[in-house]
Amino acid sequence: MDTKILCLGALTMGAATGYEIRKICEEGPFAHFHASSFGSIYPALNKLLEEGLVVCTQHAQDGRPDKKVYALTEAGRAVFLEALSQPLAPDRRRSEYTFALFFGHMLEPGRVQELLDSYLKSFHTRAECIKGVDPSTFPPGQRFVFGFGQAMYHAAITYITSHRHLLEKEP
Amino acid sequence: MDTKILCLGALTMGAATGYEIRKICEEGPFAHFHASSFGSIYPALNKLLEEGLVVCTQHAQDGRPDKKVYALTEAGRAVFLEALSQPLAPDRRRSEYTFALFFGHMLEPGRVQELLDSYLKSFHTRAECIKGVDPSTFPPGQRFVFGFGQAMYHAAITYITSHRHLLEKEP
DNA sequence: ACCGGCATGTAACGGGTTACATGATTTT
DNA sequence: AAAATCATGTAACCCGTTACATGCCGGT
Repeated sequence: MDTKILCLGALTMGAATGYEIRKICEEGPFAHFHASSFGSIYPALNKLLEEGLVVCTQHAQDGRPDKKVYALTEAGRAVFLEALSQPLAPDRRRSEYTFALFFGHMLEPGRVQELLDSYLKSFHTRAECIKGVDPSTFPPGQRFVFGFGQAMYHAAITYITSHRHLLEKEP
Repeated sequence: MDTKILCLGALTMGAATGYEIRKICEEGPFAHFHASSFGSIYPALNKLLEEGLVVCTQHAQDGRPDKKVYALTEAGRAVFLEALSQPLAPDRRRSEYTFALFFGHMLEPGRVQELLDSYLKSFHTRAECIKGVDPSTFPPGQRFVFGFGQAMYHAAITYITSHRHLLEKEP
């Protein structure tokens, strides 16, 4: 499940530019489960174009590079659906925060608090980010996933708040 | 926070072979937040050895490669603690399941059920895996992290179980 | 005046996974 | 008899991030 499939997925929601797809991946919904950046998105779109899985209409703009709006072709949609019917890789998570907290007893108390505070803040930020969307306009899959993300962030906040004392010994 | 730091962290819990470190990373505690495999662990250990951050005592075995037991040096411990005091990267998650479910309305109902079932199963398996450890023997950081993992897996199971109907329309 | 947003793309670099290579012993 | 476990390591490959390159427009 690489960046190409990611782009095809983004395009099922409507035509978009590479710039817009990057926003979906870095700030929008995909940020929560499949982040991706410029360096991989632009090349992926060009490859998809070569393969005929997307088409591109160019819109001239003054003073800026042409805006290239990509849209899914029938072949592209087929490839996307095919990819979703393949066996899926298990979830992968990489958390430097969890890693550091695992060794909390070796750190200075101030550092532990710092970590807990900024970790909590990151979950709050992400939860906020989801709250901003109006769920009624989305298909059920997307509603399910947004709710899932929110549930996870909530659970993290609740756990950290109620168990941080395990790591913080007061003086 | 690369594989080298990961290995140093593993070695703070006691001397170990590359093989044992891999187990910690693929089946043990680190699997939940920082998986890593042979191909990165062995080279990392060799680099650490060159840099004097670990030492290695070789134990001859018959019929097998020598067992190389690595242990942390003072310098290694210092580098590890230094790494934990650096700014940490935000959590990164990659979930093909979530991605696929996001497009649930485009999939066959059977496939959606399949996905939900195996996703649930994966969380159950992971939660089980944590339950197997006796928390009383661990330092607070590790207890905190185990509890955190369990809380997250629980939250996932609860959410999916109670919201899967959003994606499953009965006939 | 300066910063952030729009808009595209390339190149270098780093990092990790996968597969390959070897082989005995224990469990099923 | 086959498969899993112990035990190490290398090499090729894939992929993605980061930095670089360019440049205008609108807001502060």
